[in-house]
Amino acid sequence: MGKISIKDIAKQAGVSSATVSRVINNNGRFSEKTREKVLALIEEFEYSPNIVAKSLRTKRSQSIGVIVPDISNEFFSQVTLAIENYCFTKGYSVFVCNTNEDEEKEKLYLKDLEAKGVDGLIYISGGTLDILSHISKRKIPIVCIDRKPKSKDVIIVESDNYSGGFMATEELVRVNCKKIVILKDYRNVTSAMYRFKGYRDALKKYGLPIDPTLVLSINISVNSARDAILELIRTNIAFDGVFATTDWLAVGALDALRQSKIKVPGEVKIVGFDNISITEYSCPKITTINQDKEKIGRISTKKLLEMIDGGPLSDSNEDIIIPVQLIRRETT
Amino acid sequence: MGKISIKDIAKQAGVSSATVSRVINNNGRFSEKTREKVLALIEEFEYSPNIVAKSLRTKRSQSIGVIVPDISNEFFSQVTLAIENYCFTKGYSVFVCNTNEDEEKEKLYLKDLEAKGVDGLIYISGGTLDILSHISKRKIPIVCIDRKPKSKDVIIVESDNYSGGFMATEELVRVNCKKIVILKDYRNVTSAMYRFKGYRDALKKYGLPIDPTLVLSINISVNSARDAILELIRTNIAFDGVFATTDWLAVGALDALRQSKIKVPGEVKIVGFDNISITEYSCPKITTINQDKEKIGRISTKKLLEMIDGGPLSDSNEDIIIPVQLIRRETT
DNA sequence: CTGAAAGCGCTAACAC
DNA sequence: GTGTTAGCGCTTTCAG
Repeated sequence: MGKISIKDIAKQAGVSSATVSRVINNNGRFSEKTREKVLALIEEFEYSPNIVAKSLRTKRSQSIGVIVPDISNEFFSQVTLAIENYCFTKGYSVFVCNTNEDEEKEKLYLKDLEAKGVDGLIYISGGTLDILSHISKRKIPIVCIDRKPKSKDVIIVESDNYSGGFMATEELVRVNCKKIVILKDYRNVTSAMYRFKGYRDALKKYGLPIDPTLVLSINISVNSARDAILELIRTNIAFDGVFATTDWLAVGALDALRQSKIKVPGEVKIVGFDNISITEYSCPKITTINQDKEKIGRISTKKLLEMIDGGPLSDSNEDIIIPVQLIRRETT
Repeated sequence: MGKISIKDIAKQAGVSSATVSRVINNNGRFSEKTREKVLALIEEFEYSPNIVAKSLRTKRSQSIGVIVPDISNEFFSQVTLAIENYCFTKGYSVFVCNTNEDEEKEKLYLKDLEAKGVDGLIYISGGTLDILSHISKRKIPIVCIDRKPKSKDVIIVESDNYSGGFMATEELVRVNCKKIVILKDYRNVTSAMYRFKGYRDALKKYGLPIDPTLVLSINISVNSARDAILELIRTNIAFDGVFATTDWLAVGALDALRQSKIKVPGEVKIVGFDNISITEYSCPKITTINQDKEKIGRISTKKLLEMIDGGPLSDSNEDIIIPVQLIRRETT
């Protein structure tokens, strides 16, 4: 016997499959009596509707795709977790797609997800690919986290990166840093750019010069950060503070400093960004800017689901900015 | 215009949709000439087949589900990453499902994934729920990572937990520990049990007694570990080594010790388990047992896909054991 | 309140 | 080599 279908239930109940469908979806036009009978049968036979068939008919799959650079990075996994949790409460499932920052893979996924009929897409950060032009005409709702596509058909959710960058730098100034290095993504991704802008404006506010030799545009990895700081030390460029635009970069900087026997926070102070758990268990513990990952995930998903079944957009199509907080620990 | 379908392509090409289907799936029985024409049209119209329809017809969705306790835990996210990477190369997508160790949620997901027609399931670790009885008759292939269901219809992939436990304990003995605490999951999950067994056997081998007051069965969290060790200290129970059966537990232990001004590795040594990145950036850096997360994910997926389209099982239905390694760092 | 019938887009017999 | 047809399991007019 293949799996039991709506027809089997209908037959048992002595009604048509249309009626069964109606009670399942609560579409009215059935008597209380049939309802009970059908529901009982469904229970008894442990029937559950074939969603694939349903999707084909309704063009709704009850699933979304999440495109993420690397799920093994805690920031992304936390956001993804929040997305998934919210989706679950609404009966949606989520396809998780790692791109490893590979645009080719990104494109392939885009196509595949569309073919699989996802109802929406959440894009977390990552590259510079112009997504919209790769999504086919028949537009599917998209929300972007930390990435600003050209189009205006897309909702953006992001942390207040500018303020974060400002606060981080300000904290360094507060503890008397005069020569503050910034470690940032070498690509022009929006989040990095805003954090950088915050850094510059904070420096300006406190009358500190912006020294290009202290602006380190690098690969986003522990090793690159370590190497960059090591290089700075080797070439005798003086600095007394580091604003690492992600916590992993802060970890790399810390490592370089320890290796070079430079005291933190004694001689050099550090502020990170993200507030992932490593900052709490490294030593010294890293002062950082908290991103509210749970909220980012939840709000994004909420908006996406609204777009999916609320049609265009409920209210304003404004970007959504999630506040950040300075978490003061031991590196400042 | 709704999305373009196989019929449109067929019409344009002046052939039937069956033929188009054949060339798409390379099922033979078409001329080279039609092939070219069809392919060109597909290109031109950017046609891509509707996988939902295909699934309905073929009972294959080209997607699998991964059920995981908590994706924000690095061990799980690394395994999941490996799964997803392998799947991608085979054209499969993966639904990631967090259960938060909640059996109710697990059951719900099981049902939902089945309804969505996943071709297979990978279960990572977690609870004690008897999955098989919750998967409907029409059995779908399953592989379990670190969890041993009753049935024999399922493939198990797991690290060599026994050896890991043994090696960890042996390392502690090597550095002269005599009173070795073990921090373990209070639930009878298979991985914890094997690690515990390794611990006991190593103790036995070196003629050390097994002291029940040093066997701490706790919740799997940094805080519980910290509290458990703090309590030990408070009650003056002597110990000079800790085998933490996960790295996060090791972090908790380390924290408790630091808080209590007990030197690590001077007075107490620690060995963790998993080898997640925190062990490399905590201080002191944590000696641990490496689990090959990439391999665990890859092998599991490989086996699953074999089950999916190889029918029952290619070769032996044996459990698959992935070797572990001791990574010596600074806590021993 | 209920049923019949069409059809979502695709594949798989089967016939030619 | 190619077309015709039926049907996967469901929802949704439309009639009654």
